[in-house]
Formats: sequence, structure tokens, C-alpha cells
Amino acid sequence: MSIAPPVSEDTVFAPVRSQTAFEETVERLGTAIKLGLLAPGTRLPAERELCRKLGIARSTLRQALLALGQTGQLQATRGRRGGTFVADPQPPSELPSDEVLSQWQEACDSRMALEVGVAVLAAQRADPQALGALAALVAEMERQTGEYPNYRLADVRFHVALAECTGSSRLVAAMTATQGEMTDLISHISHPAAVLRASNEQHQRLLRALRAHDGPRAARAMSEHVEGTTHILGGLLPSRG
Amino acid sequence: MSIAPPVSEDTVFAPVRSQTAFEETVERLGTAIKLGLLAPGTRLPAERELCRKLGIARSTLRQALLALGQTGQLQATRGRRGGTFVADPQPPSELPSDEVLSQWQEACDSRMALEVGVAVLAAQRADPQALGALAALVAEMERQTGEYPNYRLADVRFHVALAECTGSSRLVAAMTATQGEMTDLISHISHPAAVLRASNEQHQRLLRALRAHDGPRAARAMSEHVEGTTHILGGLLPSRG
DNA sequence: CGGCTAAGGACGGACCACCACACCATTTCC
DNA sequence: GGAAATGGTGTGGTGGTCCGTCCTTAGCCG
Repeated sequence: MSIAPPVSEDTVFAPVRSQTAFEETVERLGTAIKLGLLAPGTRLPAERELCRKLGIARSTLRQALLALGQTGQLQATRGRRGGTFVADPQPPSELPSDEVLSQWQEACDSRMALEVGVAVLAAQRADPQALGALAALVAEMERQTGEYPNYRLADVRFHVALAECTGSSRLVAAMTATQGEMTDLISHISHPAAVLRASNEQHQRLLRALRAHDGPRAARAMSEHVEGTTHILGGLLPSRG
Repeated sequence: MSIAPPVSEDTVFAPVRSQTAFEETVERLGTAIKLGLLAPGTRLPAERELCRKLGIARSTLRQALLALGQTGQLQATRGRRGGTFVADPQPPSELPSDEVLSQWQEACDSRMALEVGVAVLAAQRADPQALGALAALVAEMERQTGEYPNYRLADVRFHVALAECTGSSRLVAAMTATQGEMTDLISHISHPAAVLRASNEQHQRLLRALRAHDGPRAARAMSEHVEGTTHILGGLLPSRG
């Protein structure tokens, strides 16, 4: 054991980040809206019900809803048939923040660690119905290679659906968070149809591996898929911090 | 897109979990001690320095240190040459909590998702020095198949060292957390030397894949390794909740 | 028209986590 | 004996969170 390199204590003693309920709520709902998991026009549950589902107080939830309303992602209507609704998509004009940008490699690494493992598990567990849904999403992407926003929407749903194949809510949550992070990164680089088609071919190869319940092949397909995105980002992203 | 299954809103609207700085500190330090990443006798940085590193107030840190002291994991000495020291290992007598036990499958799934991806990245990035350290740990495990606590210590260090090969602090942190969770689960099942030897052979196969910088082979070796543990747990763990 | 109802909106008090700061107690080194 | 370094203690202030209560809006219906 004395041979072993001492684990860098930078990890053990790294800063503790305590996220408030307010922040986490804004993050979660905002990501779901940004990714299109909550489609425009969707009505959220009533505040009194939603705060119960989220396990937070109504006043805390309202802070979050207010914040999301001020950024234009939500819109509230009062009255008997009122409610809180997901607004139409924002012009994705914000440049990725320096903070996100400086950590893009860590984000891609985390994505690799998540997606490959999910692919292995999905290969073991995907049922015919789930495979059909995945195939439909691949077909949708094929149709939308010319319309990046539509392509990306199907892309996100593909990866989230893959996580759902595992049956693990943790992994689904991690996947949505990761996809949100990736969306921030890739929304401002160009997306030629050729690149999208190539990417979707990797989806198809992955799907074939899933159909064969071949975990190792799924892992390989997925790792190449993630690596592709990473390399594209590395080439097109503004200078790294 | 209308074909796509709607993403289950259970994920988006799942309870928000806000961890306090105190809880996270206890968790992090406690896990590091439990895993042996902070060896018995180790002296922690002085409180005034440690709270700065952790980014929390000294009083908050002291709450955590007090809690860890009351469970016998830390011991403090006053005076100029004083400090807070890691105590000798506890008799691991606590049975895994029902809460941990009921989620053992999710824990194993998360582990799969982390370890396989880490293996792929490590295969790309491991340098000779890191490979040497990993080999030393494999050799150590080989020697310790009869002494489970020692074996497990080297095992944890192997997996954490693997994460360190990726150069991603996020992944190292995730790995320590995952290994802590696994330790909770496996500490109370039997560990015949034969099982440990078989497990370590998987480490060796993984190491060979890393040396060859063969990501897919590393992924396969790791997924089989994780799957082995999962199956053993499934067979030996008390009835699932 | 007028009341009922379901929804968002606003306010105030209580509690607690966290923080910053100052000070005390103990030990060791010079 | 004094300086220095360390853990130990107390105090007050800030902000986040919760809970309860009430107000406002708008659709439904008798």
C-alpha cells in the first residue's frame, strides 16, 4: 500500500458547494424547458401541487417561478383556468458563459462516463417498445438534418430515452443535466447537415448494438459518438480559458 | 416528434434535495476516512486553513469535525503541535441502512455508468507512471486476497487512481462517492479468497487493455467487473425492499 | 347579475444554516 | 516567561426556507 500514490487531497478538500432549493429548482425546470422536455405551451402543475411534488415550500417555488418568468421561460395566468405555462423558446442568443466554457473538457469527460455506461446497461435492458421509440427518434433526426433545432430536440430525447431504458431515475436525472450542459456548449457552433448525418449514423450503429443486446459494441459505438462531439467542440469552441 | 414518448415528468418534478454545507462536509470527510483515502494517523489541515479550503465558515466546519469526532472517526488535540487526526479504523459493525439497501440496484447502475466511461477515458490517457501505480495496486490486491480489509483498501485506491488517470476532478469525486456507497453495501457479505482472486483477474485484464490503450476492451473488462460485483450482491444481500 | 371556485400573488413571523469576528484554553518552542 | 499555533467557545447578524394567512384575478354556473 505504501507503493500507492497518495490520493490527491485536492479532491477531499475541494470546496463544498451547497446548492439552495431555490437554485436547484431554477436549474431543473430551466434545463427541462431549454431541452424541450417541457414543450412550449405545457402547463405546469398548480403551484400548491408542484411544491408538494418538489418537496419545497410554495414561497420557495414561487421565487423560482418568478425567476424563470423574468427570463421569459415561463408565463403565468391568473384566474380559474389559469396556471403557469412554458413560454415559446427563447432566441438562444446567450454566449456560453466563461465559467461553462472553461470547463468544457470536464463536461465532455463526465458525459463520456455517463453515456457509455448507460449504453451498456441499455443494451442489457432495452425492451422492444423502447427500441422502437429510439428508432423513431433516429428517423426523426434523419429527417431533420437540415433543421438543427429540431434535430437537437430529437437528439436530446434519444439520449434521455436511452437513460430511461436503464430504469434508473438517477441516471435519467444525470443525463438530463449532462444534455443541458452540452446544449449550452454546442448551441453556438455550426451544424452542417453532413455532421448531423454522420452523428446520426452513430446513433444507428448504437441502435443496432442495442437490438443485438451487445453491450461491448454499444459501448464502442457510444464512446465514438461522444468522442466525435468532443473533437468537434475542441475545434470550434472559442479559445479555452 | 409526436412519435416520441413523452419524457416521464417524474424526473423533472422529482423532489429537490438540498444538502447543507455541514452534511456535505461530514459526507466527504467521512467517506474519505472510511475508504482509507485519509489513512489513520493522518493530520488534517488546521481548522482555520481547512475551512478556507472547503469554502465554509469555521463554525460550520467544526460542527462537522465534532460529528465525526463523536462517531470516533476523528480525534483532536490542542496546543501548538495539536491538530485533528484520523482515528484508527472503526469496527465496521453497522448494518447497511434500509435506505441504502433499498437502492442498491440504482447504486450499482450508477457505478456501471461511471466506471465504464472512466475506463474508456483512462485507456486513452493513462501514462506509464499511472499504469505502474495501477499495476502495483493489482499486485497488492493479489497479496491480500486473504485479508479482505487490506484487499478492499487497495481495491478502492485502484478505482480512484483509475479516475485520476482521466484528469477530471469531477470524475474522481464521483468515484470516491461511488466507492463509498459500494463499501457500505459489500462490507457485510462474505469475501472468499477465490472471489477476490477472480475479481483481481478482471483488474489485470483491465490493466492490459489500458496498457494497449484499447478503450473498447477496457470498457468490456470493466463492465464485466462491475457486473460481477452486482451479481454477487444480488445473491448475498438481504431481501430487497 | 352575483356568488362560488381555482388559480396565481403577496405578506409576516418563526426557525435554522451559515457566517464573520472576537476571545478563551492549551501546548510547544524559543 | 513570552510568543506562536492550535483547538474550543460565544455572540450577533444575514439570508434561505417554511408555514400560515389573506388578497386578487378570472372562469363557471345558478
